[in-house]
Amino acid sequence: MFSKACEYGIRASIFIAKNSYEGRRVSPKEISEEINSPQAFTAKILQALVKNNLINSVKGAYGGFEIEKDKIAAIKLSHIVKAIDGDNIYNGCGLGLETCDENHPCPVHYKFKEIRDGLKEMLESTNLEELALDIKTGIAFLKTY
Amino acid sequence: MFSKACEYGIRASIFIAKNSYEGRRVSPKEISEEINSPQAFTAKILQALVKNNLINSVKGAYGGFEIEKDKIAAIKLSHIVKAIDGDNIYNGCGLGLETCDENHPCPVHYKFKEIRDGLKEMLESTNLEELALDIKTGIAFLKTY
DNA sequence: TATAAATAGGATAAAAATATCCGAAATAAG
DNA sequence: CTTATTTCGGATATTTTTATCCTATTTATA
Ligand code: FES
Ligand code: FES
Repeated sequence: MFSKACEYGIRASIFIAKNSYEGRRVSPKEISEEINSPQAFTAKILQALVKNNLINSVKGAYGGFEIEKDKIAAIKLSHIVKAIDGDNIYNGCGLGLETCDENHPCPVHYKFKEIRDGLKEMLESTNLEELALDIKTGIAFLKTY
Repeated sequence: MFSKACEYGIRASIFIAKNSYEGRRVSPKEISEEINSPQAFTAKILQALVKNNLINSVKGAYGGFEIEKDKIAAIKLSHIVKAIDGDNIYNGCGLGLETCDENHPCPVHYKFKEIRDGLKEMLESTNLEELALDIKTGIAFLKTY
C-alpha cells in the first residue's frame, strides 16, 4: 500500500509528535530504535519531512526533531503520505493506466475509485494528535515488540 | 497499491477472458500490445497465472493463452492479486509492523482495517466476466490510447 | 573561541522489482 | 517424421527502492 519510506515516515512522525507534547526533541537514533527502522534511512526520510514543513529540525547540541505543539493536530496523515509517496495513491489508476480518466476508464475504475476515495478520506481526516495520544496511553504501538 | 506485475496480470487476464468468450487464444505478443505492457515480462506473469490454475496455456502451433468459458465468472480479482502479490494487502499492517495484530495494534489499525477490508471485499466480489464484458462493450479500456 | 553534539547531504552499496534474451520442450499440421 | 509455431524456464540486465557511510555544517554551552 505505502512504501517502506512512507511507513517509517508516518511512524516517526507519530513518535516525534508524542515527544513534542512532552517537550522533548528526539534524534534519528532514538526514533529508529523506538519505531524499529534503519537509522540512516530514517534520517533521510526525516529530511524530506523537514523540507515539506511537516516537522522541525534543530541542529547542533541539544538539537533534534520536533513538531510545534499547536501544529500537531493540523498535520494529517495525507500530508505525510503525499510528501513521501506523492499523490499516485490519490489519483492513480488501480490497474496502472497512465492516467485515471473517467472518460476513458479501466474496467475496475468505479469500484476502485470508491476504495481510493475512502482511503483518501481516511488519511485526510486522521491527524497526528490522535495517533500520538494512542501511543501515549499505550493502546497502540509503533513496533511489534 | 498493486505491483506493476499485478497490474499487468489483471489487465492480461481480462483481455484473455474477453478473447476466450470469442473462442480465440492469444499470445504474449498480442496481449502486451493490447494492454500496453512489456512482452517478455508479461509472459513471465502469465506463467505464474498458469501455475496458479487461473488461466490455461496451450503450447505449440495454434497455441496461446485462454480461460475455459465456464470458469471465467468464477475467477475473482482477489485470486489474481493473491497469486501475484501475495496476501500482504489483505492481512498486512498499514504502517508496516511485522504483523497486524488486534491485540498489539498500530495507531491506524482500526481505520486502516476498514479500508483494507473494503478493498478485499471489492476484489472478492469482482469477477473476470463482468470486467471482460465492459471491454467487449467498449465502456472500459485496458490501455490509455 | 573552542569543543562537543547534532542535522544535512552527497556518495555508495545492497536488495528487490522490473525487464530482456535465448535455448529447450511441446504440439499441430503438412 | 519434419517443420513451423508457441510456451517454458533459466540466465542476465536494468531500474528503483531500500539502506549505509562519511564529511560538512550548524549550534549550544563551557
Ligand atoms: S481508470 Fe483505472 S482506476 Fe480510474
Ligand atoms: S496493526 Fe497496523 S493495521 Fe493492524
